[in-house]
Amino acid sequence: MFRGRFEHNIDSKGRVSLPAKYREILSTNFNDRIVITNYDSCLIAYPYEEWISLEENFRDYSIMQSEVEIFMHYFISGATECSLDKLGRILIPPSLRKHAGLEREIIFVGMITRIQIWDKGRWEKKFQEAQDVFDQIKGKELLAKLGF
Amino acid sequence: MFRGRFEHNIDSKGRVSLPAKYREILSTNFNDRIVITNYDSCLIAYPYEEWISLEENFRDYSIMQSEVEIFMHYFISGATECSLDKLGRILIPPSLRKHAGLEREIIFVGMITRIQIWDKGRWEKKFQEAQDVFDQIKGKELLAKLGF
DNA sequence: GGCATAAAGTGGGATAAAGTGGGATGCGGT
DNA sequence: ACCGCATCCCACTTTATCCCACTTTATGCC
Repeated sequence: MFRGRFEHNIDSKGRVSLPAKYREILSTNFNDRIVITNYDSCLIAYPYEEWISLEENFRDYSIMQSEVEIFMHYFISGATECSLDKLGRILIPPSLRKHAGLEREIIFVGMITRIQIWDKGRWEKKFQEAQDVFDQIKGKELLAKLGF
Repeated sequence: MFRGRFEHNIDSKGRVSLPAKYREILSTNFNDRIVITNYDSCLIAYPYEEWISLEENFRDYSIMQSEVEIFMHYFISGATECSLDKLGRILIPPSLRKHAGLEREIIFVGMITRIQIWDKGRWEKKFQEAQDVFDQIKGKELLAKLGF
């Protein structure tokens, strides 16, 4: 599954190559298709099949339920299938690029079942925060539960 | 199904091209016909067949039930079939355009089984609200139910 | 270690597709 | 007939996709 971080560059046409390790996972376990959407101050990429199963959960809800509508507005409205070109690059649509503040240097972050995509600057801040918080919760229950 | 958001422009004749991705879904899964009606401060577009099945739900209700009448006045009365021209554009009738405040820059918002159509300014406000709400409900039940 | 080879990532030109704009045509209503 | 409006058709601009070449990094072998 997805792990590790990789720093890549977006070129002038908005393309960026997906890390080879992720590509391999996508082609062996999934169907080489990914869906990307906005999340917090970064983006999340799902293997297509995983995304579809999330989407299925929404079919049965009426958008008249405002919570569901809000959720759709946030999550579904961003979701875009980004196909890989022959060299394994994806094209991230402008609206998503803008949302996550992606300019040139971006970081792919493996999150087991999905991939986060960060602007390098934002990521470094986030990582620092994570480290600070981690120092505080070291030795706490949750970590033990997770096997650490 | 419909997902992702797309920014397009209405031209001087009131035409706007439907996003290619939506068009593809319409032509493979449906019959290239859509029905648009007013909803809140935006518009909703349904594949023709989907709309018909909604309409069916009303057949058995008497308009003597005032809630049903209200609903019809609001929802059904706005509904207009908008045909695509050869280049995949639709013509949104003036009354609907006015309802949703559509001037020039509009946003198509995929909502799985239907499409919302927003004025850009209104959408940005709505999206911001959605993001704020989302930040608050992170980790809550609903999200877990929906598979996040 | 250092060289050869392969793989991964980057960049740019050519082509195709999508979106935009406007003139010409045809139809209905007055 | 005339006006308004929708439709059709064509042209242009922008964006996405494909294809090939180059640079850099990783891998294997002596």
